[in-house]
Amino acid sequence: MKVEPRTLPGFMELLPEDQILFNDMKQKIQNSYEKFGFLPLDTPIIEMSEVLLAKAGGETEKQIYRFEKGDNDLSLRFDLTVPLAKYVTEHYNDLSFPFKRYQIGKVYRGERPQKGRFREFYQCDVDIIGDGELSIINDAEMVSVIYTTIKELGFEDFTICINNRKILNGLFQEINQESLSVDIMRIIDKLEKIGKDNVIESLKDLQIPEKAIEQIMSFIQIKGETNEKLQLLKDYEFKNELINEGIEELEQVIKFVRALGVPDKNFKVDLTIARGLDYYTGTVYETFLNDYREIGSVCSGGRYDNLAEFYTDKKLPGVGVSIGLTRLFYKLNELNAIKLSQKSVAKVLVTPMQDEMQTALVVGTALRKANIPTQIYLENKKIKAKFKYADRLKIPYVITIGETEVQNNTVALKNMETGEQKTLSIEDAITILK
RNA sequence: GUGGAUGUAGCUCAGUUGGCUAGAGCGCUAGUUUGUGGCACUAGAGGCCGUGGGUUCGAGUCCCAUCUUCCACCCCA
Repeated sequence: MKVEPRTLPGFMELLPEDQILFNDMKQKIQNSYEKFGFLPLDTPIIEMSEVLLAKAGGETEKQIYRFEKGDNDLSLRFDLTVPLAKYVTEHYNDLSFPFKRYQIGKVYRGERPQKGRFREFYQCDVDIIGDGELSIINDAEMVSVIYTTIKELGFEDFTICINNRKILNGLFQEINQESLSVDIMRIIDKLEKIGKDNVIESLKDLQIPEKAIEQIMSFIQIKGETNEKLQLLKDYEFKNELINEGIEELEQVIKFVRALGVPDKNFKVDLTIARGLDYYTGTVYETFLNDYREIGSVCSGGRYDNLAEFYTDKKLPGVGVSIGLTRLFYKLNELNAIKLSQKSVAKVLVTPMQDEMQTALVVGTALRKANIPTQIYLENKKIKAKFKYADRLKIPYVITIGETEVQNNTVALKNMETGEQKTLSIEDAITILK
């Protein structure tokens, strides 16, 4: 009786062709992050529960994978922000601030898996952490990071929605609903998904007075171009300090975003972007691919006042965003929205005829020395099978080496796409393959 | 955590009011082609019909249980 091989639900396992696509996206994200000078970071997948759960509560605590090994109470990381907080506090004296790091890694959440929702998934985080303070310009640079990264991934038509939580929180102060601010934000965050009427219903369920609901609704639905919206916000002439601070910050961010060359068509002020997470305190972002609106936000994040308050008294404000790569890949792949010209790793397959293996090894090695990813077919199979192998792996070129080639010191190079085949010297073949 | 579905070949599925040896397409293997892949044609392999029990002369089909997986909500990436 054999054991049936199975993969746990909610865990993604790809066939080579898809893995190549996935790795390509991951690589592009990494390249883009490094373009801004973010430093690489890797932290353990397992941490002590005490450390990981220092601030957690509610949902995260329920979803965490937690287990005991001997006397150790351990947990799998459920995001990359908490490990960052730990890391920054731990290595505070060895780091230079502002500390800009990126981290691409797997995180774990023990929730019910469903479509596009995984229990193990990659997050691609970038954050900038300040020591004591951090200029608002970083909030603008983050938009530039998003812009550059999404472009790098091959998309043109996308919108980075920007808001500032201080504006919303200030509004809630104004209407005396501060205690419900997180709940209200979660509801208005869903405006697009569930519609205006359902938002109003949900707000009523929270026992919020009708007048306050009206204020919220009219406020978050302010329309117009970015500059018009900013003007409209200022025209309210709020007395509330927090709102005015938020508006001022938002205006600054927009100003610097433009200076960083992010075109107006790729960002907008959206007062309904609230983010469910409670630790954001200022600027918040969500990014949508306009051709694939149904995917939801592909890159979100925001500004937080204090990264590591559960580990240290030092004040470490930061701003960061994250791409949920696993979900993004899964959904784009499902929609057939990602393509790659190179579908194989090897660029050429060297296939010797029966007695020419020695020469094939020499030729293959020469190709590899010239930095051409090369696979040599080592098994004794029919030539047909060798070509079929190249075809199925989508290797774009095949070099055949037989008796005549060895005699003339040439190779037969075939372009698998056009079907064209030429007899060339090894040097000429290398030139073509480069 | 709440609610709703599902299960037949590697994959997507068909299978009548219960009835012969359980089918199709795709994929896979081999051949047509011993120095050439895709395309075409031909042949072949591949199934405890999720599992256990029940009803029946007879169950892939009906009933019960169980497991599995999926979907939506919640929350999130």
